[in-house]
Amino acid sequence: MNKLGEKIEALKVIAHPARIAILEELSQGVKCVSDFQDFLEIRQSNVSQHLSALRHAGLIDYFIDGRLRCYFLKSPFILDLLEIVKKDYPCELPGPDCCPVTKKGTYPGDRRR
Amino acid sequence: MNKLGEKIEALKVIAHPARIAILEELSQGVKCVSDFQDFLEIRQSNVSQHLSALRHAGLIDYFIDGRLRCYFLKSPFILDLLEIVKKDYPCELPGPDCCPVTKKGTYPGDRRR
DNA sequence: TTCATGTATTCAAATATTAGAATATATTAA
DNA sequence: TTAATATATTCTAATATTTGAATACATGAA
Repeated sequence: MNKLGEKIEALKVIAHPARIAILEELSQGVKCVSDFQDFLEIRQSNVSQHLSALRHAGLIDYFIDGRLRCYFLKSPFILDLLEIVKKDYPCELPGPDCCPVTKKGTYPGDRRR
Repeated sequence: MNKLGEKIEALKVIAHPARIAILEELSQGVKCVSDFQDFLEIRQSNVSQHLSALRHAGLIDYFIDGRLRCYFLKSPFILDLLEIVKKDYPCELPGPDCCPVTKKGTYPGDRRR
């Protein structure tokens, strides 16, 4: 999970409400598929599809206990990501010097205007 | 940038190599469209499209200097995100107790196995 | 005004993602 | 064995994303 391409794949797969919810649930501990169905309002096949996508991206894995497939977090990247997803941010960064109405300002580079 | 939906939109728009590259460039300071073309190997129209997507997600904004459109970072969320995208992570989290070969383990919940 | 440059928009084609339905597989219990 | 439960897979339709080509628009220079 240290090559840029892998991280981009991870971001792509994470950028979905059901999958964020699954990952947050998993950050609390091991869960089986039926556990996810209890709080996600989607079909079982769809839960499986999301789990499969997360697994193929290397973000989660599972073990088996009887009939239950027990999923757990595998990627440390996810923990940091979930943290900033939950974190509160100020609305905007302090911007560069420019007029918010006319949108005029000064280009700092050496290119011809 | 504090509602979950907005963050998910942001993740979706960020999960693309060209857009990550644009954002990393912008984390260094203000750049105009031609600056991006110098290091991205994509067409001008495509650069504009990516910038437009980033802007609509509220991640960047621009000011104008003559003929140049000068873009800058607007969302503090991006800075944290770029940081974890660049950060190195250990391969895997310490997993729960289970056999890596048979994939057997014990479900911690109270559901019937 | 005209020309050149910087940038955005529109359109279309290729490709990818998403979700439901139906079905398949695996395991436990009876 | 059979039945029931837990989960995965396959297929399909709808929708979204991505890109290039062409074109439009805006500004500064001549």
